[in-house]
Amino acid sequence: MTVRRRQQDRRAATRRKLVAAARTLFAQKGYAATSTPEIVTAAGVTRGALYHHFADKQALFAAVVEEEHALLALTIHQAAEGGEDEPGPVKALIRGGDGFLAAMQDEGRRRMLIVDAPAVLGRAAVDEIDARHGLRTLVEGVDAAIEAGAIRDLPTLPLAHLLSAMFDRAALAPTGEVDAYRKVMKALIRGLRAK
Amino acid sequence: MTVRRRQQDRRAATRRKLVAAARTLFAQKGYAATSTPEIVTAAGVTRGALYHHFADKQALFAAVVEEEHALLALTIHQAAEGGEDEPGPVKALIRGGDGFLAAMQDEGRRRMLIVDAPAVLGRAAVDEIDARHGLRTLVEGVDAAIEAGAIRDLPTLPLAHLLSAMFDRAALAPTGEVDAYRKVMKALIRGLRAK
DNA sequence: TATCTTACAAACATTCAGTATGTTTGTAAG
DNA sequence: CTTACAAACATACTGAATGTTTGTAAGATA
Repeated sequence: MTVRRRQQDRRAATRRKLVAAARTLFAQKGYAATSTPEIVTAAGVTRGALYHHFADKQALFAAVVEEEHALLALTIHQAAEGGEDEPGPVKALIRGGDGFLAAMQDEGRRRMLIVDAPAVLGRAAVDEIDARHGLRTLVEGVDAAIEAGAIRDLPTLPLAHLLSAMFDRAALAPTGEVDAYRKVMKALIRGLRAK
Repeated sequence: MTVRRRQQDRRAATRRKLVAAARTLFAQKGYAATSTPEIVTAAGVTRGALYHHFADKQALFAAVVEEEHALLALTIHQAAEGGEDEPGPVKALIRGGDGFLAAMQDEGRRRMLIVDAPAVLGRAAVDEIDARHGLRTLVEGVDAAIEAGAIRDLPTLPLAHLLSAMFDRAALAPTGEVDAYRKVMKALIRGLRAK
């Protein structure tokens, strides 16, 4: 009740430093090639602090991934707000996808979220995280499109997952080719229009 | 020139033992959780042999992945030969996909090829391997379909990559839901038909 | 047969993850 | 203000794992 502020602040501060340093290093060199001594040095604390705040290296990575997913979702959401012309549900899907691809132009982000996370945390755990962020909005978008009769009536979740998989791969494409991928994905989505 | 047989045989034999033992363990427990002492014990050799044949643990894993990809391609090819009724190019794509999904019902294979390989070897290396096996036939199939005017004219390689990404994700779906994924993918591919 | 190379085995050095223990800082009560 | 305690760290230690180096025996070559 009383001012237990100082301590909480301190705690939150070192936690932030740890996550920030970890995010930088994981993004640069990948999970396996990043050691905990390295992380704590960059964060300006000791390994004691790390293991006080997180159960193990994986838990720290999970925290980073969680935060990164949240940031990503935020960025996409902001991008989607851009054109306030209330687009049709299919257009909205495509626009959201473009936002995703734009937000994924960060090499480190790609590495952490798409390449490392499934191997380190397991697909199930990653799916759970994704379900709370990016995938959730995708599912809503797909649902809206089906509801509006804009695309064929298909199982929502599998479709969303497949679209998500395509977006992931497109994000990993060589920088110059991303646009070709975008075009193909547009065609694939357009092909879903209800006849 | 002369009979250098004995030595080559010996070399090949221990190499096979190493790759076989590694494949079993990597499939069961994943790359990170499998130690080299474990592998060589299972193979009945010492770590000296391992590091004589492979530069490091990654190189051994790469050999396993390479072999697994070749096996996978073989299995799919055999499955595709099944119906000798010369299907149309779109049907051939779908049939090939079904063969892939069937061949991917092995948990260890999924883990190694889809989850671990990109993280351990990097996406670029995995793409190179894939380009020599599964992806190559996919590209040919897509090319044939476009050539025949069965589907819209789109950049071949990106389309093949996107399809591959969807098949990968479908393979990772909970066992019971794989069929729903198949249906959706069929719809997506059918949506590509030239109008 | 003598020499040289290949294929391995065994011992070694380094590093790292996780744990256990110690110390400091803050907080609440008497 | 001081005592008592708990939370937030820091330091020291342990076991294991990777890659390297050195040693050795079997086969190939001259």
